[in-house]
Amino acid sequence: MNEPVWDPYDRNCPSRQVLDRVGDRWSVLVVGALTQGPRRFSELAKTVDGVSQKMLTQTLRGLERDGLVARTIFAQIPPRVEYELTASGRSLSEPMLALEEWTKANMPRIVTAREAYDGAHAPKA
Amino acid sequence: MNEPVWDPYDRNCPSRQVLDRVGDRWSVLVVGALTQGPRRFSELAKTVDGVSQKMLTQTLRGLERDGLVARTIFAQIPPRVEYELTASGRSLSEPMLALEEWTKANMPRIVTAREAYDGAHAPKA
DNA sequence: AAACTAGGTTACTAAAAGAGAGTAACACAC
DNA sequence: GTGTGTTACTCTCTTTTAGTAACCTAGTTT
Repeated sequence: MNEPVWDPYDRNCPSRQVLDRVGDRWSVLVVGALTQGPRRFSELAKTVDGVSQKMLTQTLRGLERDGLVARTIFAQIPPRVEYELTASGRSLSEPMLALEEWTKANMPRIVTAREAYDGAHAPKA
Repeated sequence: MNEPVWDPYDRNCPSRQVLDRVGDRWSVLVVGALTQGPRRFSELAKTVDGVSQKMLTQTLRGLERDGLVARTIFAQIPPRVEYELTASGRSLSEPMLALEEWTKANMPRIVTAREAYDGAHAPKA
């Protein structure tokens, strides 16, 4: 069995596209929000502050296409659509939450570094 | 001591910007490449297939500003510039490599899911 | 003296994201 | 039975961002 070697450093490898989406600002936040359990479209829009309807739709479609999120339509009259993580999506949420946690834990260091950098690089004496 | 609560789900929280960069296509690849050790600009450009000089410069400047990458200039005549991870950068590389590993490990599932999705959503009968 | 080197910067263009109005489909109030 | 409200989009338009390619520096080789 020839097991293909996935290499995201090669721009033509399919894994590059996957890494691109996995490392996408909205994907990280949407998957993070869905770790709390199933959510409907409007709930996600509210949780992920600043996301436009267009980008939320697009992100969810992409995640659905990759089998990370399941979409359930309830035939009701104001429409009701629920999104939830699949098993794949749940396994992805681990490294994604790790990123989120790293960010929160390292904010003080980063803020300090930014101030130092900006002070040194824009003296504008 | 009032410890601020960082919330990347709030679009105005500074942690949002950091998560944006941390979850950036080029940042993930550049940091991944630098886990192998210090690299010069041209080496990174070659390793991270498809990145333009502009985006590589921009990504490295951003990482440098956040204190994740250190930039060393050697005053030579063709110039020589080396980049390497700082301690912060090395701690970030853990969740980032986890993402990369997850991607590689889950490619078969994703490829299958994509084919199923595309087959179902573009029958073009 | 023309060409090459490494690590950029600049100008221009193409692609993507954001903003905001519009749509469907029916339930309910009036 | 006309009007309003609801949800999950979709379309159009404008602004941002990314990509492409040419240019720059300045000493070194041909």
